[in-house]
Amino acid sequence: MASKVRLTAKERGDEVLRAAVRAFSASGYEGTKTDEIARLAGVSQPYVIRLFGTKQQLFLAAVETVCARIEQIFREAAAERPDLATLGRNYDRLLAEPELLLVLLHSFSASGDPVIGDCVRQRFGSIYTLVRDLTGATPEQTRDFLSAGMLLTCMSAMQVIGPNPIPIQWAQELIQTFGID
Amino acid sequence: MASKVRLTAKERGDEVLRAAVRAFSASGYEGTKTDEIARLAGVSQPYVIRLFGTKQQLFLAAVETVCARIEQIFREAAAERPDLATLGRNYDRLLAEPELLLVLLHSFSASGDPVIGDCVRQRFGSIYTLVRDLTGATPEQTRDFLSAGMLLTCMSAMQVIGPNPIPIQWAQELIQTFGID
DNA sequence: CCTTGTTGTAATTGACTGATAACAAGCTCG
DNA sequence: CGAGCTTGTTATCAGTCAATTACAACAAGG
Repeated sequence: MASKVRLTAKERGDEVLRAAVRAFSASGYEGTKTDEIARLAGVSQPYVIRLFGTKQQLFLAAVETVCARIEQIFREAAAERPDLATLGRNYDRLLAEPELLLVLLHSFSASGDPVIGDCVRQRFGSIYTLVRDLTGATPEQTRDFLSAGMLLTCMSAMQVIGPNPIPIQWAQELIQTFGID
Repeated sequence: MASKVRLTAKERGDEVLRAAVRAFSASGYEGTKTDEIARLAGVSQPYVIRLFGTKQQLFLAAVETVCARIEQIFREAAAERPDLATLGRNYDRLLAEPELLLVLLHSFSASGDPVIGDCVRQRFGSIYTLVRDLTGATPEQTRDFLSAGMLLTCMSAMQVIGPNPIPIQWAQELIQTFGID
């Protein structure tokens, strides 16, 4: 059994973090129980807490890794060709990892908490600046790019896009405007 | 004292609903306690539950009224002039009632719950269809309009726009692209 | 081998929270 | 007035959940 294997705190921490991203993407900050994260990671609930201190710090770590991954995808796309059209064509890579956009959305929702809000403003600003600088786009163009991303993010949360989308008329009409998805 | 006044269940229900919209807009579905809603409405917590059955039904009612209000604002704008530019100029009326966009965002986050998800998909589709039909815009144009709205919604949640915005470089750059706000 | 640090769990706790039940206070109409 | 319906509260419960404590298993180095 894998649960019998002893790992270093760093390795186990990474596994717990991955489980946390999955759990938070499904249920949000308040809605996710540390118990559920522990179950997904195959460890006990108190150990999750000891590895990260508090549930809040674990959420912050999840937001950090998710935003870092989003930036990584944009960087790779820009390496292919540094313009917004190319980055846009790579939106399907974000949709292929639905946890990314979902954790992002839940982080917006949790921004009422001052500590989380500070982190989220920082990270989202970092994504905005990265996109603008990678492509040399104007603020207006970057805004339109991110706007489309936010609509896709909300549609992901509504489960009308992504894996196993719930079919509904208006969503299918919208999806078609994005081209083949 | 106002709390001594007896109202009909309908009137008191409306007051509780208004309190619920405020509370849910600040803390989201899971994060808001029925106790807090009761405090805001000036009634006891059990009475809140009895008026709406469950916290979930109260949240659904809040989503319904918020979406109805958003549609009302769009209808009034379209009466002025039925095109997307005019509706866009009325986005500041949405930002003037930050609860609207915030409850909407929290409703996306809570869409993991099947019952809430059904309601949210229905209501958001209704808004999409309304905007498209009021203006005669194409799906592409309507998508771009709603995309901008979703970015504004996320920025509202991050508290970088709306009343008492937290000043931060990237947000101010983005806000300027929207014109005077 | 045994001591020390690290990985991990079981047991528990104390605070919280949505919901229920029982009861009280008004209003209305015959 | 007083019976019955509506409005509203107090008291309380049963369940949940993040966090703490104490302890166990194991590895590494002297």
